[in-house]
Amino acid sequence: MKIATWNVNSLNARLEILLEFIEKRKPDIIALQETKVEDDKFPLHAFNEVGYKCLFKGQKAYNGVAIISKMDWDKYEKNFEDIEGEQKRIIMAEINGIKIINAYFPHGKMVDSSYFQFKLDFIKKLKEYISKLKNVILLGDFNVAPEEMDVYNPDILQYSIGFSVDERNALNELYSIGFVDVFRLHNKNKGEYTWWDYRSNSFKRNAGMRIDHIWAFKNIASKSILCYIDKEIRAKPKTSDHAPVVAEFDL
DNA sequence: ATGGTGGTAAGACCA
Repeated sequence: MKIATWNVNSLNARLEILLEFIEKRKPDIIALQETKVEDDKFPLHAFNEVGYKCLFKGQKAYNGVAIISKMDWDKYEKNFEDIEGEQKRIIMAEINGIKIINAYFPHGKMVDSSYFQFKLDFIKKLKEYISKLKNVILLGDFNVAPEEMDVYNPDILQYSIGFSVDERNALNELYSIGFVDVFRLHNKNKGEYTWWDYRSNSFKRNAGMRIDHIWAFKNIASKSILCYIDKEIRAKPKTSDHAPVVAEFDL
């Protein structure tokens, strides 16, 4: 089973590149974040035509998540209001006994803002929710880089959003309920990022952060074969500021 | 890099 995650930064703006990505990688499941499209405007046909079903939950202009899958789901869950509030950030599909949780964690803006506390609360509530579950793959844009090797300059970024101590501690508590970082399991190199700011020529300088993740519970991660970041997609013109992450499992 | 770029939607707001 091949599963991918990509923060598209607008599904409509990225539809063409996403379809190229699907053609190239042929993933069984794709988790999308920041679709920025309301449900009645979701481009369902584009995916149905190439053999995928869609589960989605969006809103105008901001947020929005979707699961695009070759296989049908046995169950799904869209109601995560206790964790996300009014923002459309979490969606779950249960496929072949595995709970695929696609999450777009809050950005947090600045470490001293009210948005930051919302981010910490979100991570804590998500942990409480998932800790009651079995057979989980959690993937998406977590908006946190876990380790020093996951950012281009840990000294500069240690007080910045996405790498501050409080965020990394919250993320580590979520991780500690039984997850394995599937990318890190298969790749120990530093300088491997999933997001580069559009500004300041960041991609060319590789001034990025690894904030998009595929995490699996240990029993599932033990069946993972490989995991990689598709930088070719980030290198394209008019692309997202995030690169897709792809993992393959022998399930 | 107290700048910079991009998406949405039509002037800010979010990232």
